[in-house]
Amino acid sequence: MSGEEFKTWQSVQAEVLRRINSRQWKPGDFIPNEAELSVEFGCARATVNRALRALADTGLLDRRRKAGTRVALNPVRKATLDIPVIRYEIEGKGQTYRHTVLEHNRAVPPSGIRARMQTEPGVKLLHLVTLHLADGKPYVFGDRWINPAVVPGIEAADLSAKSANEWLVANIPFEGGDFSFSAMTAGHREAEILACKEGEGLFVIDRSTWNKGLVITSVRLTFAPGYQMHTKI
Amino acid sequence: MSGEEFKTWQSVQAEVLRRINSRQWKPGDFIPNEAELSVEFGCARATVNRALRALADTGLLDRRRKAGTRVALNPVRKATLDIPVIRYEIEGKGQTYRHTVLEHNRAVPPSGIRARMQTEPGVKLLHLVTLHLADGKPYVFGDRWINPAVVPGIEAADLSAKSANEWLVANIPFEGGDFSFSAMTAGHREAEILACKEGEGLFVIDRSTWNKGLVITSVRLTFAPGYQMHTKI
DNA sequence: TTGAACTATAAGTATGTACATATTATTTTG
DNA sequence: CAAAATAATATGTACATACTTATAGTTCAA
Repeated sequence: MSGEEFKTWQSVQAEVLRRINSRQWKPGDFIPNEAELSVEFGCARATVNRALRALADTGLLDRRRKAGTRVALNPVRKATLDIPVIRYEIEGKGQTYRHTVLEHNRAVPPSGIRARMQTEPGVKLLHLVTLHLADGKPYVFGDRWINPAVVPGIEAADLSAKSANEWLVANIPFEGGDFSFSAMTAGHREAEILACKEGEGLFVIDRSTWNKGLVITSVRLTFAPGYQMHTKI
Repeated sequence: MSGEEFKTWQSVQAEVLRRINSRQWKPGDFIPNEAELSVEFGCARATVNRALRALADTGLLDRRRKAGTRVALNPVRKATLDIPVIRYEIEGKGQTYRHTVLEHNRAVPPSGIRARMQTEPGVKLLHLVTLHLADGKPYVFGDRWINPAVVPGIEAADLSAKSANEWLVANIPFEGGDFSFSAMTAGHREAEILACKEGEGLFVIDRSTWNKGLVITSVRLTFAPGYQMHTKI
């Protein structure tokens, strides 16, 4: 029992997890410091550090300098989910991908979009509505606004070959984005585009992407009924 | 230019990011290996490793032994989202939290739940339907099934004081869970419970939690209209 | 010509040491 | 006695080195 050694950070992590799960270390408890654990586990402190850091990343431990490491009181665990590129998602299911551009123009965006994209009133943006189909059936449609002032070359791009998303990903670097996930009720327009019934619940992803503080594009993806996003902890 | 040194893993990461964003390293490109970068950056290979590993974790780089490191072709970036504990989420908005138990019984689950929970046909499970309210207004309701064979003590627990979720989190260790996010259309039951209109689109989270390969609980959270989950990259 | 064995390579990991940094605890000082 | 200076401490990081592991690429054999 006392002679057991944990030489890899994964095995250290597993042992720490075991102690947490077995309630040997309870939520809120301080656990021994890295130096002590490294002695007990018969490994280097760096190995313990790696294991504990990984657990802190998942939200299971709280760590603070000088204070020490404690088991998180509320395991608000962080799930990581892959933001799908629609084409790959569809092709990954063995279905054939196709998309059609329903609208492609320049227009003054509604106020909600204007706020998201931080543009002045009256400024026209590129507006694209694209329907993505899986095996010919509507899968999701994207209502996208692009700020051409931030995206050189987009005016000249052929967005019928590649989708706007693919073109942007391939040509414009970006720093980050924010996402929101929600549900909406299909109105007349959504029902028509997605070939579903009015009043059906639809899964919606809103995404804004920025670079150097400027919003490149803002898009709302409205999925056909039945869509699910999956993730594991 | 050539004399610049990057001594911390954060600065190495920033420089790598800069090169990716500036298209010096394009999607699909192999980047120099760790040893070469450590020479160029004037730091240890471990420092480069730390930086690149972090970027690989976010999905921006693909790394494989022997093959090397390349800029991800499709930045299927991984968003991390915090799975909320409903009470804290509501209280975090400055609203008062309250919950009521609508159903509390033992019953044979429908086949979908049975499949998720890997139980035999005919086996009864604990079934709990709980409505969570924010400032007295319906916020979300949970339709939960618990396998009492896996959860000792649940029968005796007082689930009116703490919600089932809080009780489980506090008393039963768990290894992991899987989540799915989707939308549904409010039927008669949902409309009644959440005080919304029939036919409204509702945001839904399905979650299963397991330990030692056994499914502890499976819950569907159905949120009142307007709910959003947010995350950033 | 397929496939099995081998080899070289790049990432992955472990370790001892050293120093940095944040933060708590203690002591000194006004 | 409160505020400021100081010490103590646990995590955080860097580095040189050494060894491990997965695997792409090559060679060899059936």
